[in-house]
Amino acid sequence: MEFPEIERCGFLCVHEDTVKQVLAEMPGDETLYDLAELFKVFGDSTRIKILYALFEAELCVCDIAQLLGITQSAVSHQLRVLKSSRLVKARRDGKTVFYALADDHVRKIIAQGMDHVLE
Amino acid sequence: MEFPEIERCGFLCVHEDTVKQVLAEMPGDETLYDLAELFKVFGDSTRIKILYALFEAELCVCDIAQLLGITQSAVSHQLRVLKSSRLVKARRDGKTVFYALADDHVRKIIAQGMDHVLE
DNA sequence: CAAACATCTGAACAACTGCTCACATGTTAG
DNA sequence: CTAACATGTGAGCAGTTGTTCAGATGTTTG
Repeated sequence: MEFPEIERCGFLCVHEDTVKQVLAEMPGDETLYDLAELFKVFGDSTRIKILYALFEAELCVCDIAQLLGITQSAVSHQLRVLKSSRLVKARRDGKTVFYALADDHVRKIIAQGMDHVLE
Repeated sequence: MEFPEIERCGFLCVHEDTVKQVLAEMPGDETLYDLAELFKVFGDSTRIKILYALFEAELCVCDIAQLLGITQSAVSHQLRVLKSSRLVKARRDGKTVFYALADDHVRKIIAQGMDHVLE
């Protein structure tokens, strides 16, 4: 990110140095965009429920649909989103496709969020 | 959440016990909704940038706007969202309002997300 | 009080999201 | 191969979201 050229308001509230430091340590726009995209994936009740359902065990699409009381199609659409964000992984066994959490990050991120919600 | 009554697909992929356990340990719908709402707040580039800008120091609205190169109005709207989710806190000093991260949860949640993005 | 300044807010609009529906794909059993 | 089943996918639609614009609120100074 480039340092802004104009000061419309009279002063930089803290020290200009601090502000420059903030800018220096701020990740690039692309990274911040990716980060927002990641959280966006967690930002939907249906997807959160799916992830929670997979906390204990891997499940097939149909079971998730029943578990959450939503359409199989809706689940499939959301699993696609979750998979492309590498939050879940798929394993095919015959006609059935089993989904599971991709790694422990998912658990940790959700746990941190839950801490805030329950606080 | 109530246990689903009908099985459209022939079997519960793992053990029925496991599925029941998942349901038993799954937080209530309200909690899951709140959790999704929280992540939704993180799921926007502008808000993520604002939070990151506040990582090092408290800043006033005008400075944030300059720092990120966006309208003061847009910043104000987003700060409102961040504040009502208790992610930032405000402190008034004369005409100026300083914003800062509400607590360490915010840092931790973002850090966890960043881990996943950079992985 | 009036003027200047920083911030907040409501309305309106364009862009995006998640669901449903219909159908496509892929796999197994007969 | 065909039928049955589990899952995947594209189009369309209703609801939501973030921005801009104009103006309101609140604070300090003179």
